[in-house]
Amino acid sequence: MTTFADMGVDADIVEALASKGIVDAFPIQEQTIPLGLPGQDIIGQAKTGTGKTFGFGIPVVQRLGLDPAPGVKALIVVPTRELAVQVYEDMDMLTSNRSTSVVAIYGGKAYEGQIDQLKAGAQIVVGTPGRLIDLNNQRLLDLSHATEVVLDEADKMLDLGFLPDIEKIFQKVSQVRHTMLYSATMPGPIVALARRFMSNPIHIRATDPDEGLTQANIKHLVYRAHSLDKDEVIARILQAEGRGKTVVFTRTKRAAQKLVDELNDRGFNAGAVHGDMSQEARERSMAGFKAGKKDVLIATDVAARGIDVDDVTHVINHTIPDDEKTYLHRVGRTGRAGKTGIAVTFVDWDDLHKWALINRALDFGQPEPMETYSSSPHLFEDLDIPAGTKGRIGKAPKTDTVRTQRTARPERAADAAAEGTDEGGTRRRRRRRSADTPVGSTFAEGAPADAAASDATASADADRGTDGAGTHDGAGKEHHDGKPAPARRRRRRRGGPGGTPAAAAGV
DNA sequence: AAAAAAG
Repeated sequence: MTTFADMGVDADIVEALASKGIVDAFPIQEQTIPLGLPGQDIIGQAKTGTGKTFGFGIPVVQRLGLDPAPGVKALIVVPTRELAVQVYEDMDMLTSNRSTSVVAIYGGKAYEGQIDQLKAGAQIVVGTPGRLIDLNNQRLLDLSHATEVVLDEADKMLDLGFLPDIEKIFQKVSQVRHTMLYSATMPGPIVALARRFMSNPIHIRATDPDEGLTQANIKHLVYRAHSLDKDEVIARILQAEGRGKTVVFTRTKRAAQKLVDELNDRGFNAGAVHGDMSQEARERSMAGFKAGKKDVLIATDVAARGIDVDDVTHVINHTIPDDEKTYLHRVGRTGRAGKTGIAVTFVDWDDLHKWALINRALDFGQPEPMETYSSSPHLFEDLDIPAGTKGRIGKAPKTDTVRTQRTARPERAADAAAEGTDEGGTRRRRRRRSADTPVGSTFAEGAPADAAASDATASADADRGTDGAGTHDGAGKEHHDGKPAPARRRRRRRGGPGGTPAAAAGV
């Protein structure tokens, strides 16, 4: 493996990285840093969680050199405020052994601090388009000497919603510059468009074209959610042993708010991030989630891209995303830096075509995800859902033992991972599960979407041979007998914070 | 069509 030192990265940067335990370069870094350092324009494409930030961050820092002259010389533009904070932190780390100063410029926050830092001579700016243009209009942000320009999540920055802002920003920065664009997804038309802002860019794809676009270490589970009580299933997933951090995505801000209220009502410590929240509340949620103080983060697609939180073991698509790009970015919140992850997608009746689209675009199907998990009992096995529990999950008050249990879980997960098995608890639950059919009935409607074509009846012989990257692939995993669930429930869940007593019935 | 991004 190539180290950062091998690539000619300055010693103080190498040292900053090493102090965080980062020594070896990931492929995208290995391929782009040697080009970025001498000033080659780059379109860098690599899967989620494989280190794109340092791919551009290191060349930016190193190329600014040690010039103490104040003023903005580098600009990094990102699509969300949370990503601005995160990339700012990475850049701040890379510059920790030199005097180069970094500032984050984004909306929803007081102007004062940001303006002060600009006046103090900040040299690297990381920001979102709106506030960047705002401050530029106010003549408080001079971009004309920005000779290093980066678009992170570049395809997003160049889509219709952002393009006018980006065009404006490219008019303001230095016309003699080094430009780098990075993203996990780079549709052809976007690449063509991107070239307008670059000079002779080289397009680096740090992926084997035969491999597909998704991370091999993410296991994809897809379930048809027709009349499935998704809140209940999600509550159960959250109580599964071996679960680390979990992110749940919804399609709308309202759905996110509703779900976070519901889960908090049930005694979970859930946080939300969506555009109807104050920036302060958004950042509180993110910080709490990163620190492990929250059980789960409920988010709209504002958090789909770039957000890097350690040890996210599960991503749940409460609502299927609209397109394959969003799917790929959402599930990319797990399986980062070579770790394994599980992505669970609920496909509502009206959204079956969306799954077909995503499945085709991402070239799934062989053998994952549909064929491998072709019966609902495997939902229990793969998600390790506690099966014996009666009643509505998570109803306990905040100080209850349920909570203690959840807090204790990460250590157990680590132990289990170290042993390569998920040990006793699983077996116990499994035994109860076979004795206790009622839980199965909860998921009777949760047949996977592929079975829609044939038959919702459980199939006994799903091929588990792919093994993929499951953290929960315990030794001696036996098949469930896959009986068809006894009763189909047709209850319609009435939403609203606080839920209904009916939610407890029949479980 | 939703979400995001200035206030």
